[in-house]
Amino acid sequence: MNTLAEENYLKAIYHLSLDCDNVSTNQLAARLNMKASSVTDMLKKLAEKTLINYTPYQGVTLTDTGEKIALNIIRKHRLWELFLVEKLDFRWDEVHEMAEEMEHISSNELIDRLDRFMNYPKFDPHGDPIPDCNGKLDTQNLKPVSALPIDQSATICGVRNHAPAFLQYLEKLELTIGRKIHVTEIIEFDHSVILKVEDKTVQISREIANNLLISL
Amino acid sequence: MNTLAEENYLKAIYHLSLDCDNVSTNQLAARLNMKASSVTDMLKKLAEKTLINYTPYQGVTLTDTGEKIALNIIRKHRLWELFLVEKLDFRWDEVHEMAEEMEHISSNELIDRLDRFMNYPKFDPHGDPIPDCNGKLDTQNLKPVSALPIDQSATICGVRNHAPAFLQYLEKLELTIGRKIHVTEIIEFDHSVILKVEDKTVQISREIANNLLISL
DNA sequence: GCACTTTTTTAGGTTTGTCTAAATATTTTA
DNA sequence: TAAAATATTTAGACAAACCTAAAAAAGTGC
Repeated sequence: MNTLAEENYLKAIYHLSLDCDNVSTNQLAARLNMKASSVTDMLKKLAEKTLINYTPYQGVTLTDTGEKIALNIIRKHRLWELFLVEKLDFRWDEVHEMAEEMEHISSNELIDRLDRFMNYPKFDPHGDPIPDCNGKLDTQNLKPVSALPIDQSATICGVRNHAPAFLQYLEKLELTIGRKIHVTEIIEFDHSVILKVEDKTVQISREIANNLLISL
Repeated sequence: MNTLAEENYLKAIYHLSLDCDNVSTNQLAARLNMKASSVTDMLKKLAEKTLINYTPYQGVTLTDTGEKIALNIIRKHRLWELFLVEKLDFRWDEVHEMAEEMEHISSNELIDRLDRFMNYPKFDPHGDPIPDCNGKLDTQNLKPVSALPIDQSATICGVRNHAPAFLQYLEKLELTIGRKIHVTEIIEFDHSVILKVEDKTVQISREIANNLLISL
């Protein structure tokens, strides 16, 4: 159907599209650890297959077909991540690389059965929504902890960054998905946030607060 | 570590080695659906990496390292096949192609946990032994049904051929792994075998009898 | 043991997906 | 608005893993 390289490009374009309208060649090159010239080559190929809209120098967007494929890969990635955590007892900071390989297993029947096996979950271990078999996803309206005012309570629902070191740090502070937090103080000088998680008081930097997502 | 193509060659060499001492270029080409010249190229490359013993015109054998890698891929293949049948309810004739992709997921930690998740199974859905994490496998001493004399009882323990059409046919006759059979007659003319499976009488051709394995 | 057949290897070519270096387009800045 | 900086594309090369066609080695039959 599509090659591994093509699938990785579509996925990268999808993710970058969430933050801007047109994804640039350099943005893609940075995300994929490739040279811009290689990206240009592939963009031509994907445009040829009408998976993206590409005008030279103007960046790209996904076509409907391209987006569908991207969402299917993301669906597979997130379902496999959840499988690894739920069934095989991996930690949330360990599963990304494995899922990067598993998301390319082609069978859709397989992934639909995995979905059923896990009881049609809505979210992966990092709180990211899992597209259903039609590519639909539950969009939660999440805010970073850094946007909370003092004395506000909220529930941790996601992370903006999946780096293992970041996830391990959150784990250590018990700042994991589903936990309730309450903001007790915001340090004016550096915008550090002091908050309570289940009776424990912890302090996190603005950087951390920006990357930890909550719903009210 | 190793490329997908390399892994497929090592696996093919392993399987062909079970039937003969030195695997020839043409045997490999036939099994892998490739031209002999392509095989020669890859054999040089694998010899370079000391995964096989290769002398031009003399065929190949696996080195210890090569065999270890082959067994690890077979371990993954068979564990994933069992997962698909046991956990996701696929039929035994549906899982081969999916497992061909899944066997290349690199993480050994993953496969060891999958092994644990399924309670350290010894055999896959076709009765083939699953190598343990050290590459050891339980060898059952299996014979084809065609080797049974009249009036002998036995238990179905494996198949020599994994073609979906063959497996579906066996399924229809209820000639599946674990079933007890009893040979009642052997037709002299074409060596067809008439046997009883759980009170039902069925007749199978010599070809089928050759590919269905039992233990006494 | 020599001709014939079959098997294997060699030589040279193709595609995919990457690269470097150079050229060109766009954007920024002064 | 022109020069400088940055972003993007083009041109040409390379490695992996295939291919076809031709050459060479091995095996076989009389």
